[in-house]
Amino acid sequence: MNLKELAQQLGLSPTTVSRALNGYPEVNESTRERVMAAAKRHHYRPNTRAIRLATGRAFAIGHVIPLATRHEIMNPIFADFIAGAGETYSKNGYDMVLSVVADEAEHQTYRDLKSRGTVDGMILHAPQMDDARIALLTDIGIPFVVHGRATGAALPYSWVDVNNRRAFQRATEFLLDLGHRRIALVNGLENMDFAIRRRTGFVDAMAARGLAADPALMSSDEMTEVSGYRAARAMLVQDDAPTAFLVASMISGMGVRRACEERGLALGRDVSIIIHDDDLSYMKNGEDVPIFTATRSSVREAGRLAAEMLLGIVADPALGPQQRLLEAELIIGQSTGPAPARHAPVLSATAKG
Amino acid sequence: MNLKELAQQLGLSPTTVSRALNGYPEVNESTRERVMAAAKRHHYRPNTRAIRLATGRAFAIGHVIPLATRHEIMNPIFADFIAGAGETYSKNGYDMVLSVVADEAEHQTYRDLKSRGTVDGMILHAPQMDDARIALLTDIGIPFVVHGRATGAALPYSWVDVNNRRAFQRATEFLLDLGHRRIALVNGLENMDFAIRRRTGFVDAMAARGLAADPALMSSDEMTEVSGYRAARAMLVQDDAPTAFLVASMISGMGVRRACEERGLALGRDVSIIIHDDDLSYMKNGEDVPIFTATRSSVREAGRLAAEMLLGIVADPALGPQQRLLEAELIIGQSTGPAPARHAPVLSATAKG
DNA sequence: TGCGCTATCCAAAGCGGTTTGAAAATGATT
DNA sequence: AATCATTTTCAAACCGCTTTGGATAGCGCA
Repeated sequence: MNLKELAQQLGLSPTTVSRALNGYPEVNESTRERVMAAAKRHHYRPNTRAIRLATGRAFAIGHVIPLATRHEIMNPIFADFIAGAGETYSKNGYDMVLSVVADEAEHQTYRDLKSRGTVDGMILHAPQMDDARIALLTDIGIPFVVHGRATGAALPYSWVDVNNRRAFQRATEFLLDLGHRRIALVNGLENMDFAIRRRTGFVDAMAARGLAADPALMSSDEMTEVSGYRAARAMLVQDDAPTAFLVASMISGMGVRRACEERGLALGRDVSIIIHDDDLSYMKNGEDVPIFTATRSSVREAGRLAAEMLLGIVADPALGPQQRLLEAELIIGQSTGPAPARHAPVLSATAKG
Repeated sequence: MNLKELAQQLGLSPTTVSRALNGYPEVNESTRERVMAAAKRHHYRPNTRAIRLATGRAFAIGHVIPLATRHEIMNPIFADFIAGAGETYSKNGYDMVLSVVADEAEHQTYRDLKSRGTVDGMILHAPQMDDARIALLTDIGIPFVVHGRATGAALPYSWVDVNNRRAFQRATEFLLDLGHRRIALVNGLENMDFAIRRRTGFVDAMAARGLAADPALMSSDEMTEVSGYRAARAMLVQDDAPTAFLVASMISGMGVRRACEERGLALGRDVSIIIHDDDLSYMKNGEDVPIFTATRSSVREAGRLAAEMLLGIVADPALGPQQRLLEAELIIGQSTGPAPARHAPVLSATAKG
């Protein structure tokens, strides 16, 4: 059943039916009701393809997922983010189109998505330092919102991000207040912008107490269980092993925990761990009592917000670049406690400074 | 730059240009080259929306993700599956459209996707026992492939699935051969079809050795870390605690491990764990040496295969229902070992039977 | 030279909607 | 009753491509 047929059934012109259905004012209310009723009765759904061609709009938002080497992105965080964004899209009658492409084809994919008119806007994932894609998308001239920020970007652009620096700064302060001095940072890949900011927060907080972050206690890798395990294990065998870990994600945190338990260290007593918790639906950080002390920020919520922001810009491109900085919550769990006694002398010595 | 403009530039009709670009034979080779060159020079990309309307095809595949209550699906497995499927789609010039919808709107979403012509086919996720969606999609008359199977489905349909029954049967036999008798099953939600099959495999393998599966050692819940932890902890405090666990996923396996370690049980010595490993990219089961002994089957590969199957059916609907059963590999890791000595008498007694 | 074939190209009709510009119907006003 | 403004409806153009049904030209062969 299409518009023309429906119009014929009703003895009306397609024009009128179209207008009645789309809520235009220039149609008699009684006619509109008749049309609406008939549409419902015949289960009429306007053809998306036709609407898209006629209006010149795609009613779709694109997400590009680079494959291969930099597979950091096809991670659980991403799944929750698009779940959040997807909610917003369906609520607004938009489709979400995902392009999974080889790394080297990413730029071309953005160009095509625009020039073929497949989408009205895009979300940019996993920005890195000096990310070239921002200039690219700006150049292409398609509305976009970045999930995260890109240190070094010259142009203004729209983004939704967590205050990663502040989150890790606060987490570090929390550990320092507990008396920890040998604090390790198990970070994500440091070409990722969020990882850079987290490190800055960590280093700054240390510096504020007159402590230098020990490079031997800073690792940077993909946020998998295994890499967390390996980083922690390597640090724990050192002479002056860390008493606390700051970890980039729940998953790598589990690897860190494994390494600690393997050495017989009890969490919250012998060693402390703070993770960043993206509040993933299938990877809850405990329920009533959090497993890990954590800096928490829902990535799903970030997805929702980014999508809303983008739809706003698509609807009115004149809005210009918008930003939204989300603060992470510091959740106290069972994985942190005072620095173990054996470090007490070091602690008091340092505390003087 | 559109077709008409390009044609004008070349002094040709749109018809000829279209044909030249699409490889039709009724165009002079030299003309075709001229057209191709001009198209490249002007970065011409045919408008997707127009192609779709003109051909009546969507060149897109839909994946519907139910939200809310049954959020089992927006899990890491799903992320890897769509990554695999997405690869296939891009390779074939198809888009992937994801619909994130509230549970109760799921059926209507399928209907709309079809009647509005947004997609040419769909992938059905997370089938349950007697899943009504199979009848629905059959009724709607759109090509679809199920990721998994639905016990009790009356009609034939296309699917790609892992042999879950066999995988868990073999895993159980492996544990039995190691002398374990008190084996626990930490399963996924048992309204999910895969969970039912896994339980069957477990129960059957036990029965084949004359052992009854103890209901107190079978749990069924979402596959999160926390639920794995809780299930295992509850079982470990029982009088006749299990010496081995069969766990539905890597993530819940990590919860089980936590519960074991909490009780001071060493993996592979005091207690054994076998998990099902979906071979997720960011959740590798170790690298050279697997952490867990596991039944492994790449869900990403399943995504690729399902997508290929679906595109095949879309291209030629006459093909009819197709099936693909993948066998899981049994990977021996460090989490399994002979049943602990204290059970030796039980073991020898049982071994006689 | 003329006819039939094939190779090559084109005009025009869709695809199923939206939207513009105008016509018809209605109501208000004088 | 005639006129004008407003509602309400419609015919037709358009979105950018594909595809059908010719038309034209070039060629081989009688």
